[in-house]
Amino acid sequence: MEVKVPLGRKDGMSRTRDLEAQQQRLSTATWAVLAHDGLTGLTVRAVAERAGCTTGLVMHTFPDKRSLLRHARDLLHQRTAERADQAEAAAADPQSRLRTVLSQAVTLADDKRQEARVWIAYAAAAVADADLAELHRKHNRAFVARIDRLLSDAYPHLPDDARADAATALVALVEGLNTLAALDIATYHPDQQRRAIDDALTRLTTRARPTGSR
Amino acid sequence: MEVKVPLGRKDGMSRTRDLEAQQQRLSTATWAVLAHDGLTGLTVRAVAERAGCTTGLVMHTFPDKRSLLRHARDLLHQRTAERADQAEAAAADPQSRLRTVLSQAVTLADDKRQEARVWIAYAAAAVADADLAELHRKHNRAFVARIDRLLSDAYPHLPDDARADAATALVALVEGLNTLAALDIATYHPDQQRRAIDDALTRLTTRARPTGSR
DNA sequence: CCCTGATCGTAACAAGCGTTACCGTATCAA
DNA sequence: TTGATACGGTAACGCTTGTTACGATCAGGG
Repeated sequence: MEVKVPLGRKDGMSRTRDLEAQQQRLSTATWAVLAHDGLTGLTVRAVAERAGCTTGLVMHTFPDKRSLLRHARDLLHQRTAERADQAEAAAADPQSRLRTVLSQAVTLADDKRQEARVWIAYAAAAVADADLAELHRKHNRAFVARIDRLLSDAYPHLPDDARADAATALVALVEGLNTLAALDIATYHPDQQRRAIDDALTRLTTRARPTGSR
Repeated sequence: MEVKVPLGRKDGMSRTRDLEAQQQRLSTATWAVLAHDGLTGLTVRAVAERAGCTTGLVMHTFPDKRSLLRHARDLLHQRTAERADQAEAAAADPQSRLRTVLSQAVTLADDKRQEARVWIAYAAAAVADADLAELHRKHNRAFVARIDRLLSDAYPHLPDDARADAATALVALVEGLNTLAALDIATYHPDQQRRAIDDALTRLTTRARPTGSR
């Protein structure tokens, strides 16, 4: 009964396969399918084909399709957070940290445009799936919290309420740019997006003048 | 041959039914299904049930499901544009016109939150449907053009390029607020949204100060 | 008053879906 | 080497999908 296993592996469990690696592979395939064929095109067979395996492996790796979707959503969040961390670490001063994190979150390159398509598909799926909606909120609130923290570092004199408002508004701007650029890159050209972010950041340090001014 | 028909009805055509009214009824049902069950829940049977008819009527009114989706999308655009027109007409001065149009486009009441869910579903469907994507672009560009026009009325001294940037940024902010509020009304509370719009408009008439200022 | 045909419901169709059961195979302990 | 078993592919299941064919019904012109 109490057999010693060579490595840190639970007794009686799988011997050869790497479950986590398989889950990641299938999640990656899920993103590819979502970006290419949309939410309606996301079938277990399509994911299996994209991953180069059969539906059998998919259903042995995840209990059902919804679990696959949730795992893929979670992993996407994780990867996004990692990239944001790296962007933070790479920047020199607090203000450029904020600017860099916002810029990398926005759809500048073509591969990020695909990611925005995946994001839209998840949002649409979350409309009818409470678990996905919960993941969506969790992810987005983490992003808002990150921007809030970067704001307080960059502009320490900003009052708390104004900072909270700025954080949600900046996140809304970023996600709006992503969503719109995903389907109309001509109107929401990368340059356009960059200027939108830069302008929003620049105006953070201004005071309003009377609206009638010329 | 040249029989006189009692009302303005084409010769040789249907005698009793009002095709357009039926299309509108089914499009309304489509919105309801999309808001409640998401894009995945949108089936011909669900639409028929919601409209209180059978799948037969649906398929006699539209050639196929995609046509139903497109008509519903078009009608949504039309209704949205009408509301924006009314908001414009109701406002007194150019600046309040701009503010009113932006505010009514944003998810303040609960029924508009449902509309945002429908919008997300359409965006997700457009990822894999070129025709829907074209409608999406057309609609959104019309909205950008409207904001651009209102901006030029409200702030005539704004340079052309700055005005174009402001228009796309404001639309991105609005759609971002809608998308995020649709799934997290707690974080994106109506008050929060209103402040985000007001701030963005207020800062339009400011000039940047040195970033290090306190 | 009947007859034509427009209108819409009924019911079936093939295709595709998520999911399950089963079986060959490779792998590791003994 | 051998036996047990974890693994993953195959194929089928029942169900739902979009779509089609057909039949009942009813309005309107002759």
